Amino acid sequence: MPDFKNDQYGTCTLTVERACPIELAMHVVGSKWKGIILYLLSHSPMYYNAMRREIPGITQRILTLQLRNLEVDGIIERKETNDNPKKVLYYLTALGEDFVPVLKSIKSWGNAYMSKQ
Amino acid sequence: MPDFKNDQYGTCTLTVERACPIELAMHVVGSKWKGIILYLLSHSPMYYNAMRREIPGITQRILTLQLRNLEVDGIIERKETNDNPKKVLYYLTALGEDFVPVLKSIKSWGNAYMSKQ
DNA sequence: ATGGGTAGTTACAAAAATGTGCCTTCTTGT
DNA sequence: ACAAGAAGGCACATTTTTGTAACTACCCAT
Repeated sequence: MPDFKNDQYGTCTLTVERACPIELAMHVVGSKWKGIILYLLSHSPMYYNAMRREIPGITQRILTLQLRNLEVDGIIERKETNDNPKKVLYYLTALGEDFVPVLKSIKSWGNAYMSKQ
Repeated sequence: MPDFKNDQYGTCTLTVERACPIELAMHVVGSKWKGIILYLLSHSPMYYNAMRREIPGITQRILTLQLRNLEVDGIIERKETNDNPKKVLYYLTALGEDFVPVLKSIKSWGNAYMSKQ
């Protein structure tokens, strides 16, 4: 068994319940929509309906669901403005910002992948 | 709408059917087991049953399924040896190797994430 | 008072991913 | 002859994720 505790990647116990950082990260961001949502937010904070318009095909239910998940997981934050009517702004937390370079490398790999098909 | 065709990340059309590199990449590698499988293979090629032993909780059916998917997607290759009894070696393709740094950044983010919980 | 924008919710349905348990075929070692 | 390792396959069940359609409530401008 390779040494998951002390190799160049850091720690990976492979024990269940998200004790493996890769499995955990995949769980936190690896869904159909979260990548795109985080990508949008990596450019700037956004209001709910703006995001909805930017993501073709997503429904309100799913968008709200994903946003809630990301919020609970500490990747984004949700802030209601004092405007009338009230608006809701979503933006990355520090943890979310840390994920941006990861997203960037995922994206460039995805592009390379596409160009080889 | 942000310019997905020409920003610092490259191309992201956001049109369906995996025309978005992030969505595509997530689809190719973002499942419960693929991250771990690729992580193992990033260290060295491996035989089927060896992988099975290394991944606690995975079943034969699921492992085979994931390996087939990764193979079809061009991330890994499958090679039967001439041994008796026949063994099957799995290893990363060039595309798979390209994914290793991505995996590495995902992993280090995952570790940071875990330490903040 | 009507339409349109804000940000959702609800009940239900379908699809996708993962899991369970057992069976197979080949081969080598005892 | 029999067990055990290698690499799966098959039928079925469950869980998780996504989707559909309609509905709410608030506010603003015409």
